[in-house]
Amino acid sequence: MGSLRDRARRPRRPGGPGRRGEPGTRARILDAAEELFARDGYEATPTAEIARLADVPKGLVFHYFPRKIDVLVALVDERTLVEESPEGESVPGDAAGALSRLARRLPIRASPAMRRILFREADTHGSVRARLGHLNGEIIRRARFALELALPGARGGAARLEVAAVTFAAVLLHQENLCQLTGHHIDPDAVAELIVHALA
Amino acid sequence: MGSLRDRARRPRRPGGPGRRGEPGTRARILDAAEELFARDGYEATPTAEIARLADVPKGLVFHYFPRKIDVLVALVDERTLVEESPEGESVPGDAAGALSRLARRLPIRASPAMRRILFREADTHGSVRARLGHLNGEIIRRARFALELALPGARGGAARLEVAAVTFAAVLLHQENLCQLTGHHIDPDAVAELIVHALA
Amino acid sequence: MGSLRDRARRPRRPGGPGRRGEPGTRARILDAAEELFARDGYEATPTAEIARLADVPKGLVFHYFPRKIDVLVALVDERTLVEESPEGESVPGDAAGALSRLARRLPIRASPAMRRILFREADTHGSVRARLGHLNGEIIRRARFALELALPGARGGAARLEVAAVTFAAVLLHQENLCQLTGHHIDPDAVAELIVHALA
Amino acid sequence: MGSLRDRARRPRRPGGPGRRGEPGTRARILDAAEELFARDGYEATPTAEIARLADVPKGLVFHYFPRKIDVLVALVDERTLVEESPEGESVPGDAAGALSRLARRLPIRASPAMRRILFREADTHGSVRARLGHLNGEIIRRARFALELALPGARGGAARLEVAAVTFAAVLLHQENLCQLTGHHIDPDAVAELIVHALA
DNA sequence: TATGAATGAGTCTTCATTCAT
DNA sequence: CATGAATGAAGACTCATTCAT
Repeated sequence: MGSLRDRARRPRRPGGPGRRGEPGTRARILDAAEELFARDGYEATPTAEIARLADVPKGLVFHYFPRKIDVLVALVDERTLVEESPEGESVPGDAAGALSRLARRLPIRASPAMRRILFREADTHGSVRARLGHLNGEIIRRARFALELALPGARGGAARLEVAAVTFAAVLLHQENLCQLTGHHIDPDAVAELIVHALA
Repeated sequence: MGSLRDRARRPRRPGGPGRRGEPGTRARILDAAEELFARDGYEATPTAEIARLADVPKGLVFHYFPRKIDVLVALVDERTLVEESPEGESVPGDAAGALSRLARRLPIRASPAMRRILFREADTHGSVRARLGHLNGEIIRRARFALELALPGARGGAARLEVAAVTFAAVLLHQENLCQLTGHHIDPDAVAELIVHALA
Repeated sequence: MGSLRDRARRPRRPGGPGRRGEPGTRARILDAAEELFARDGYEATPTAEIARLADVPKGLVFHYFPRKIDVLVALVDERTLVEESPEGESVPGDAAGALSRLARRLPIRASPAMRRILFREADTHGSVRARLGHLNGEIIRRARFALELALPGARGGAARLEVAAVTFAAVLLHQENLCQLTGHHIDPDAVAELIVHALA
Repeated sequence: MGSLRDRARRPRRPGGPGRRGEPGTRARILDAAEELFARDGYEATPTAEIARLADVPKGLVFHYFPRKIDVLVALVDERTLVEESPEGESVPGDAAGALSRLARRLPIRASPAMRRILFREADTHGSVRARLGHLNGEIIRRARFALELALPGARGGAARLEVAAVTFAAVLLHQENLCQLTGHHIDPDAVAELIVHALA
């Protein structure tokens, strides 16, 4: 671990992004927090550890984020962008393909680490929960839209179509979340095909 | 002594103060831990709080559970019983009904609190994760069995049937876990019907 | 100051008051706090310093007093006893003598250090302020009682007598408080005589 | 940057942003400190809070006052003017009136806030203590002078007159200081009358 | 077994002060 | 002069764990 005080401070390149007001300092703190929260969880990550990994003094973390929770909130606010349905992305007539594409690219712009954080801290912190709920809603909306477009007169009507959309969203989120823990894997394409069969 | 909050000690049944092996001491500790872990999370629950709610002295918790983590492990070991598939529970011919019954009674004997704990602490503690994986596997097995029994010659064969089982398990676990957070609700019966349609 | 960790812990005499549950531990903490609060003020005294002077580990302070302010409150509650007027202490006919006696022994059982604390922390902490107000009231009551007893028909009546009592109380408290700071000294006996003259 | 609470910067008068030596910057810092020290105490007031209330950047406080204590010292030095006895203010023959006037206007030019600061921080900081002592001395001097002028041949001689002056000063300072805390009120006019009676 | 005082490493947070720009 | 990011020593308080009784 090294004795105290001999932490080799990464030399800041003068004139580069390593000087005062360095635009990357705050980002480095968030980078570190993202990595650590994802690996160890929010509660189990000391702010001092964040500072160490970000290579900034302990106090600076609190300069940017007055309380520890603010780091988490900033992370969720700034690094998980739930993409609002950009319509017209689906091609009429190919429901299974549209669902597959949705599975392959969830409407969330976030690193794998941020996704872990989103799922893990959801039930302890309101703002994280809200973001996750938003994501879930967006996935459902897109799945529903894809199915409506491809299967206009699906048997069972709107109700069954809604169930199909919700089911697909559940599978996708379950895969992102618990499958990584339980070791079970799901092939979203197969699920997409199954669902389309049910509606066709 | 007065400086600490007085704790209204629940009067011990006459017959001896804290009789030898008083039945229930250990159980009361687990009761308290279950409630607190579910509400606040494992990390955020101090052992002292467990002792207080259980109405036992702090030191006694460590008599029964040398380390804090042992409380969680005991909880998972003793209070989440994944029921191994008792075969023959399904009635041939009614796949949707069998899935509905599975949804209504997951093959896990555990309080709602224990279920929360199982999901929330899964990625921090191996033994919890293993139990959750076990549960997932069992649900899949039962769903598969129900479908096999009811739809012997399902179109698409064993592969599609497996996908259906896995999908149904995902929906059930997703409902237990994230639905409570995101506020979205799923009707398992409708999903069961959807899936059966896909295979019929 | 000595390197860390070599603090010569005063050896606890086994069998004496130095064993577990030692009745003096809490008292030693209060002793230390009393000395330090009086010398440096409440805000300027770290809890760690209290622990050091009391020769107990830092954490133990918080075992007895969950928050730092509780130490101050306990000190005021337990170590400043305002003595309720024990009547019949005054001898009719000797007002000046009674006031002198009051000056010589204020109706408060507290060390000089506690008195300093009482005055210094009064305006920051409600419970201290209340105690000081109580003391002030008691002094006034006694002074009034002494004057009533000795000068039944004082000219000016009850109103002037009240003014005299309040004035005397002011002098006594001022002497306890600011005189120590400003370096001015007051002879309470002379003030007593002055007041009696005014009423005679 | 957004993570810190936005501070509504009072718009600087057009004519240059923060003009050179903008009159008032230093004064605004002292204004803010005066308000905060009086309300919360010196120790409990962070310099950052002073800067915020003064609406100046944190670093600027240290430009004008290299150390925090210098703010307090400047406040006491510049905002508490103990008025040296301007003689001849008293009218011979009316001692009680002179004392009353003294009570109504203490020989100190300072806001109520500064008076609080003077009393509260007296025993922690030498320069404050000195100023308070000076004030006390001046009050005594004036009271003595008023009494001498009005009661040339007071019974009891110079000694008793001195006691009277000191008593009156004690009452005035006690009223300024502790009476505000204990809730007891004193009517200085009545005390003045009492004292004059004692000497008449 | 039972008890709660004892222990001290660790955690979040605050804050005076510096200093490059 | 002006600015606010940077610094790190302290501070209050927490808490798992031990242990004498």
